Parts: sequence; structure tokens; C-alpha cells
Amino acid sequence: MRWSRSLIATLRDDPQEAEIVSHKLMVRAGLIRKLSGGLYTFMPLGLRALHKVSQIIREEMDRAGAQEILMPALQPAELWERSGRLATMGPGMFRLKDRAERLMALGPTHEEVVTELLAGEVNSYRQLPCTVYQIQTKFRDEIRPRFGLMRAKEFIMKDAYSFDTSLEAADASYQAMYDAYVRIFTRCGLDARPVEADTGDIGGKWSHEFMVLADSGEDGIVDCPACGYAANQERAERAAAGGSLPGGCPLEAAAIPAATTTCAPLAEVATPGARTIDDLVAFFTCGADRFIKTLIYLVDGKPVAALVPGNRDLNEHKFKRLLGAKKVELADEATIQKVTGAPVGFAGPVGLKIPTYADQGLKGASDFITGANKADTHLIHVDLARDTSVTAFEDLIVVRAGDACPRCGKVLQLKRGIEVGHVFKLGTKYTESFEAKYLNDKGQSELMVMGCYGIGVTRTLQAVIEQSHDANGIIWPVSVAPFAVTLLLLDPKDPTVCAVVDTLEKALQEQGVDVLVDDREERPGVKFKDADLIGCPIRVVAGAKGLAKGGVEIKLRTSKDFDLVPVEHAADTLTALIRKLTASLNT
RNA sequence: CGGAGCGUAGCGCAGCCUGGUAGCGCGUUUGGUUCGGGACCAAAAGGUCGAGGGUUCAACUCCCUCCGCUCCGACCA
Repeated sequence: MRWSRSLIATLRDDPQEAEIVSHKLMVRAGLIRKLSGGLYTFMPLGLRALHKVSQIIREEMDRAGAQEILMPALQPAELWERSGRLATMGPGMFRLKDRAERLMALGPTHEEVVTELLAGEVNSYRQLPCTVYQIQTKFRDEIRPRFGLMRAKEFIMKDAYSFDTSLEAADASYQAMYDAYVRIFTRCGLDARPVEADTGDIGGKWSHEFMVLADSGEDGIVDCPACGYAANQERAERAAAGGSLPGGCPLEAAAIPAATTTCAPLAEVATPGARTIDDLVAFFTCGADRFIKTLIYLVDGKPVAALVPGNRDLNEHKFKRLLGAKKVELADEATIQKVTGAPVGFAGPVGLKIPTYADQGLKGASDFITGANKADTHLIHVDLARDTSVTAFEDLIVVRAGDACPRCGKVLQLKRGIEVGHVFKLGTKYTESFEAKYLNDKGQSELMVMGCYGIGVTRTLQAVIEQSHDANGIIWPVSVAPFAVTLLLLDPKDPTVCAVVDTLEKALQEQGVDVLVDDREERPGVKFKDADLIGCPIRVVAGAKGLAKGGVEIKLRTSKDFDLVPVEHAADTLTALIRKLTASLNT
């Protein structure tokens, strides 16, 4: 491709719309242009890179035995009613009506469509296992589209679905996809690591997310350097603290650790206006860990209390899973008033008449401070065992750096990551709704066991840039680069140089090498800057000066120095170099 | 949905407080000098100042409403 004839426009300034580096670079290098919030056009350069990612995914899916299909993005809402997700996906789904007033949805994902499809196509165990996939545009009415392609309203996703005869067989399908994912991200030049994850609204029992480590990532990742345990913060567990609880009432500075003494009797303290932990820390002049926070939740509409240490946060995902609930939300003021008999800010576990779950770290908790269920009042010397009736002690809080690993007990770290892929074991959640059954070898009808597997294709592309760039621009891995080679024609008016470039371009094209020829009437400096910005892995400079010295200059985006290569050897040198670069990414 | 900020030429921004001829840099076009890491000189094109309403002799500027974009939050008692 000739630059002078293409729609490649680079920008000198960072776009005002972008916050994170990969987003800025995508716009500056002319890969994408914004239409509106969360909606982007792929420009020629961006689309080429996107196709490279798609093709890698396609090859690895095919290798893993999955078959490519293409399902409609426009779907009847009735399908979603059958699975019950019309309600749970709620406002996240784009809905519209056709001219017959039938409610339709723009597919945010395809479990319903594919299960309906396979329920019709598969009759016998002989047809199983079966894994299908598609690469397609998805639509989600995101609360807050962000960071360019990272969280968009319309994006491209690879979604795959496996169907098996048994849980064990489904495990094998899951493993095949898991392995394929590892290969895909490796081939994309990404350092992506699998972590245990929550399953969310999609349902199912178990899942792994593939995370690209990046400070700009939207997810927290808990990670144990000692044993390799890694989990999304939403799911991450921690080992029980085991008797190392801080006890002692801060009003009695010399208090003996609670475990070895009996707790003083309950006492009320007037705490006017002290509603938050911060207020209380100031009031009692002690650490937040001396308090027990009492959170009143509505769990599927019923009030439930959760007790967590004052310095910790409740993990709603864990709480929801623990209770097997569909919906967990903080109770409104009226409910809190009704349940506790006090305004918001003074709830406590003593005397509460609703189910009360406490974090496992509070087991044996003695001599803590809690709300008194009475306006402007807190209780001191609270002993959970003596003074309250806790329904159960469970792991309820958001794990953070410094907590103990649930596997080995060593100290956990916290990092941030971009979720580029997610693999789920769904079980029979959807096959039940759609009666997706087959006949087994004894002629009996059984439900198929499902798995589903997603990769955010557009997000993966941006994650590559987020992870691979420098101050001058993008550094593409050869596998996803829009062009393997940028060939800079430094003297477009010099017929000799032009002839060399023409010949080299042709030779490369014949060998299947993607080459972008910068034939613009620009000064060399502009071309060098732009070549760095768009970040193709190999730069070839053809100029009168170089030719006089014996050839063209070949330089990697990642290195400072170039090699002067005679023109007649240039094409071979380049193809060998590309082979080497590609090989370094293959598993 | 709550909070904050922003909307002026293709892009990045100033002007607004204190109302009175719409500006700068980049980019674009033309001519010239340049030519190996974002050149220089000269000329030119390009804007109903997000939209609507109000105040005023006069509104980019002040007031109101709406729309769009970006960021933070949407759970901490």
C-alpha cells in the first residue's frame, strides 16, 4: 500500500478525548476515529491489525476443533425471556421493536441463540462433543463507555460455545479452549495470565479470566507470588486470619488482648453525628480496625445484615454467591430505619432480628465498637459471641494486598489487569431453559452440558498497544502489526530510489509480506516520526544517501541501530527477519 | 443515575471574569528556499463560537433550558 494514496492520518497532538496511552496512540496513529461515545470507526491501519488478531483467533479455534458459524446480531427478545435474562441483563441490552411491534434485542452475547440452535441440530451423542464459535459485533449499552475500545457500546467479540454429554467431557472442552486461549494471546505478543474469576450474570459454576497486566486495567487481580494463586478481586478469597485479631477497646489504651480476657460489659457511648467510620476514627481516636461495620442489604428484596471489620470492604460478588441470591443491593434509608430503628450510620448487630452474616475475620471478635441501633449512639465492648446471634461466619470482604493466600498462606499482592478473555463452565443452565437434549447410547434423553468462551477482539487489539509502546508510539508485535514492514521512500523525486522501492515492494508482495510504502512528499524527519508512531516492526529506509553507501537500511522498531543491506538481498533478509520475529511469538 | 469539567476552523487550544470587528499553533492549498529525526519565508482557503430561548442598542462573553463529550462515583453506615 502507498501511504500517499491511503487514509492514514497521523496526529501530532494527543486527542482531547483520550485518557490512557493506548487510546491516545490508536487515535494519533490513525487506527480509529470516534463517531460518538463508545462507537468507533476502524480506519485502514486499525482494521488491518484487527483482522490479524481475528485471524490468529480463527486459526487457534479451528486447531482446537471448534467450527466457525455466524449468528444474527438481531434477536427476538422472546429468546431472552426463556432463559430469564431479559430481566437480569436488564438495561445493559439494546432493545428495539420491529414494525410488528415485536420486541427485539441487539445481541450482547449469544448463549440463547446458540443453545436454541444446537437444541435443534443435535439429536445423538454421536454428534457430541461440539464446539462452535463466531467473530461478531456485540452490542452492550454500557453504563459508562471508557478508554476507546476498552469498553465500547459496540465491539467485536469472539464467542465460542461447547456442548458435551457429561461434566467430565465438558471439562475436556473447557481445557481445549483454555489451552487455545493461552496460544492466542501468546501469538498476539501479549503477556496475559489466567486468573480465577466470578461468573456474573452469565451464570455457571467456574470460570477463568485472561488478564493483561496494566495499570490502566479496570479489574483488580489478586496474586500470590509464592504458589501462583491468581484471582479477580471480585472472586479472590483469603485465608482466615486465625487469632491475630486486633482486640482491645481504644477507650482503654492499656487493654489486654481480647483473646485472653473476658470482655467488659456492653456500654453505650453518645456519638452525635458520627455516622461513618472516618467520623468514628476521629471521635474515638483509634484505628478503623476497632470497629465492626454493620451493612444492611436487600437480598432479593429481604433485609440481611453483613458485618465486616471497620477497615475492610464487603465484596458484594462474594456475598451474592454465598447467599445464592439474584440481586444484592444496599438497603435504602427507610428499610434501614425500619430494621435497625435508627437512622443510617448507627446500625449494629446487637439485637438485630434479621439474618446476620459476619466476615470470617470477626470470628471470636471481642471488645469491638459497633452502632447501637439508636440515633447518635454506639456500643463499646461488643463481643460477637456473647452479645449477638450471627447466622454464619464467612469470607465476605474484598481481598487486598497483604492478606494471606487461601492456598499457601503467604502474602498476596494486588495488581491491575485488562480482561481480554473469559472461559466459563456453564453446566446445564441454558440447556435446561431450551431443552437442549440428545439421546445417549442407551436411547435415553439427556441435557447437554455447556461451556462458553469469549475474547474481546477489539479490546485485545488495544491491550496489545497498552502493553507494547514507547514514548514515540506503538511497538507492534509482528503477528498483529497492520504491516510487517514500512518502507520509507526518502527521495520520491529521485528515479533511482523510486525504482529500488518499486522493485523491493513488488518482491515483498510476491512473498506475501505486508508492506506500507511511505511515498509522501515529506521531509525525512516526518517519515521517521510517523514510522515510529504507527509502530510497524520493521523499518526499511531507501534513500539516495543509503544507496550510495551500498543499499537500504533495515531497522527493527525495538532497536536503535540499522543494518545496511544491498538492494538485491533486501527482500530475502526481510522475509527471514519476519520469520524469526514470528517464530519468537509462537508457542 | 449522582458529582465535576469541557464544547470556539480538520486537530490541539486562547478569548469569556470586566459584552462592542473571532484569534493562535498544527494541518490543508499555492509559490519560493530547503531536504536523513516533526524546516523556513510569503500568500490563501477554512468558523451560523454545541442547540434553543432570555437580558441588552449590542452576546463567543451574562442568565435559563436542552444536547453532546470526558473524568470520578454509583456500596461503606
